[in-house]
Amino acid sequence: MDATEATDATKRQRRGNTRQRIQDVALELFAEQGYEKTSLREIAERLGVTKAALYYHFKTKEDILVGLFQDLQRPIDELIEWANTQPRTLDTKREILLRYSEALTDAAPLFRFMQENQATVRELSVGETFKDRMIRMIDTIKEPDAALPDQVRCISALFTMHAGMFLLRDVEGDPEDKRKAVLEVAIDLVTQAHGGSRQP
Amino acid sequence: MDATEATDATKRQRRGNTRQRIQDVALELFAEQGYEKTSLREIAERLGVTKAALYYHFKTKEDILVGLFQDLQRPIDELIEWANTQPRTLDTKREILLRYSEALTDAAPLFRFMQENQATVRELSVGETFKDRMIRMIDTIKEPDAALPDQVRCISALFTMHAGMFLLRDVEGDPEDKRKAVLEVAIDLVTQAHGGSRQP
Amino acid sequence: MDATEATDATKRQRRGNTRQRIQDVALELFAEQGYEKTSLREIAERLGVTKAALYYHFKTKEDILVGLFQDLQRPIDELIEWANTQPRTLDTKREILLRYSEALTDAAPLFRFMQENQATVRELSVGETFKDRMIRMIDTIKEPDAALPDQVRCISALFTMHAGMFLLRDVEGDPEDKRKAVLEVAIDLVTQAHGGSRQP
Amino acid sequence: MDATEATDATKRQRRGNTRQRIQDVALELFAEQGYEKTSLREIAERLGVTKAALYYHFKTKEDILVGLFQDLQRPIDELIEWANTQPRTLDTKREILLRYSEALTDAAPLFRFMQENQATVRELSVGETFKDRMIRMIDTIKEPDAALPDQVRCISALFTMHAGMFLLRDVEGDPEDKRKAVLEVAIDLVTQAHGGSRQP
DNA sequence: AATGAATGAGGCTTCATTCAT
DNA sequence: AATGAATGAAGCCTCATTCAT
Repeated sequence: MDATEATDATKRQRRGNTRQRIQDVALELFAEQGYEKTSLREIAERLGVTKAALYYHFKTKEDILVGLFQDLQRPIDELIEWANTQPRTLDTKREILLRYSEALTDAAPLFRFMQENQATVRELSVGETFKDRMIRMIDTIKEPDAALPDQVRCISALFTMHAGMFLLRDVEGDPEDKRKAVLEVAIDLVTQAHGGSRQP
Repeated sequence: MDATEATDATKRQRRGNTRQRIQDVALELFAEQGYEKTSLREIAERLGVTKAALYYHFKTKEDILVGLFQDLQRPIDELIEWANTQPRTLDTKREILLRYSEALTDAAPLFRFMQENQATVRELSVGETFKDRMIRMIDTIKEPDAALPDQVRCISALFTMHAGMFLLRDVEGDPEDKRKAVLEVAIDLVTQAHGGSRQP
Repeated sequence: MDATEATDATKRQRRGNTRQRIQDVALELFAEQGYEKTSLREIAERLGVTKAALYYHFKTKEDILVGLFQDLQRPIDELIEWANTQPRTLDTKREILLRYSEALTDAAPLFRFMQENQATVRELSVGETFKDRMIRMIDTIKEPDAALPDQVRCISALFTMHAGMFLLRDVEGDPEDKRKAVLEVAIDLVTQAHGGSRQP
Repeated sequence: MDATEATDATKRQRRGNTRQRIQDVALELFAEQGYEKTSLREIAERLGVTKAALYYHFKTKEDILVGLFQDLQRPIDELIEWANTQPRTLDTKREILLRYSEALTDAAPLFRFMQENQATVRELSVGETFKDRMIRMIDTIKEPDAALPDQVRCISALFTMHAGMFLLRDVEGDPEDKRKAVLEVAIDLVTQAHGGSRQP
């Protein structure tokens, strides 16, 4: 009976948050091995449930991914919304990048996943959504009439931030320092792009 | 008889270059759909041969990818070698980026593939090889004692070039202009990094 | 409704014993055609299930064989254990052979399989296990200091029992008589081996 | 040119005996891994030729096995023929076993193969041939009116000889001693069978 | 006497998914 | 809220064999 109670306790802990736990494990594995290479069996095994249990919480494998997205794209949507209410000054842009950097840090595994599984994501329903969001993000930091190189700078700034955390993994140094360095470069790029469209 | 000759001509064309044709089709599909999602059946069908024929030319699916790599990394190896014989001046770095841009243009589909399938490639034998090459490339344009932000600039420069072609697909403009714009930004980043390590 | 009941009955019969049924069919086919020549498709078809169903119950093809073994080697393990608690008299040995003969009759198809697929089994994980068991069996009927010919006699006795059932298939006669004849020869061999080590 | 000559020399050595070399390698591999598990690719590779070359010398894979047999069954056919011209005395039987033991030693790998691949061989054309030969061999040492146990003794004698070499691999001792021990047991068995049919 | 290129059949295995319980 | 059992499709790969050269 003690044994039963112990089991019950464990189950109680799990009760109600299985959906969350599935997402956590899925993201972990998707980011680590890629979406295609991660099987539902693997996810289920690591959770100690059956594959069929996953289907109680999600309609398809892709649905798990969609779920992950919906949770994590809200901060970015809010950031874009906020940005669109601000004047398009350099200071605003700096603030956008700063906030974006923070949002990215929170959702790092998901962005790592997006970065490293573009080919897969492109074919998924979630792909368009993500691309849209990127374009709208770029629009908040890019001058509407910017010359090509300045457009590249803005895109590169965002891209550098996305990739930054993973690219620097082999470089020595404190993670927080790295984040700041990445942010500095991104701000630099955007600053140049901002000035560039004024002077010609 | 004409028909026969046509068939003969076709066969003659095919003979001896099937290996090459496999690689061409494979790269096309890998870049388009990703490595995992591309099946050998698909490659074979598009070529009008059997799956087994692929296995005459390549030992495994992964081997096709390795083959693609070996053909296309030589230009980069040569570039790195050349770079290491030059003085590490800003002019040299500009030349490196210029040459790299050209090499990239030639091998665009492969780099698109690497960019979009990092999660997959990471687990493949070819992953390490690629990473090594990137590190050595970065070493040719980075000052040994560069501060973190300048390191980020160099990495970002390379990365921007890799991604440039695809990121700008939605932007209007002549491809050649885009390439130049990307190169300009990359040179800019490296120039800043070069100066950065001199003045402090 | 009868039809429905019949179907239900069939399903009830199947439920819970599919694993057993797989093993039964597999053993039958393995013994008949050999392990390599028996495909999972064949097993599945004869059972009226899909190949994938086999994989729900067994991890690999080899695993089916391992399963067969585990079920059928227990009687022999028990026999060895019992033998090791007895004094090593001739009477004990006679009893060992008698019991072994019975165990063999029960597991005849499996032993036929082992006998006829040695080359295959040797490379399988189950091979070593089987060999070990044989060695331990021989140790129960062999005197520790037996001369070479007496060792041969003991090995031959066991081997004759293994092979007996199949070798005599072309000989006329009642199966029970044959079994007794085989047992008689085996006892004879072991008796000679027993005496052999006492008299010199 | 020197290099060419060296190659020529090697080829000259090989010329004309490729058929033999194929058989040698095939037997080696068949005995080691079994017939089914040995692929023509493996044989060809170990020989340094193409699979297609094998088909120049043999019509099918099975044909290689048949070829091996034809070369090696002649001694046994001769032995049987000789035995049938002798009086069926105990001395004759002893001589038969002695000669058989020698024939076996010469063709050891082939007999090991037969022993360990019975399931496979049974379905091959060569199977019947082999079984026939065994029956005729047994007829040379068995009294026509022998009781069941004496028949078992004769079969066991032959079987013990076949298996002897491999079964004793784990037993310490000189190979020649082992062969003699096996022969001694076989003669013993046949002697008992010979006497057995006289006394009742 | 042997090769290069290819085929068709089939092998084992894994996957996402379903459904009655 | 979850399981046990199963499916159909598809995956990668290997095999024996063929045939023009």
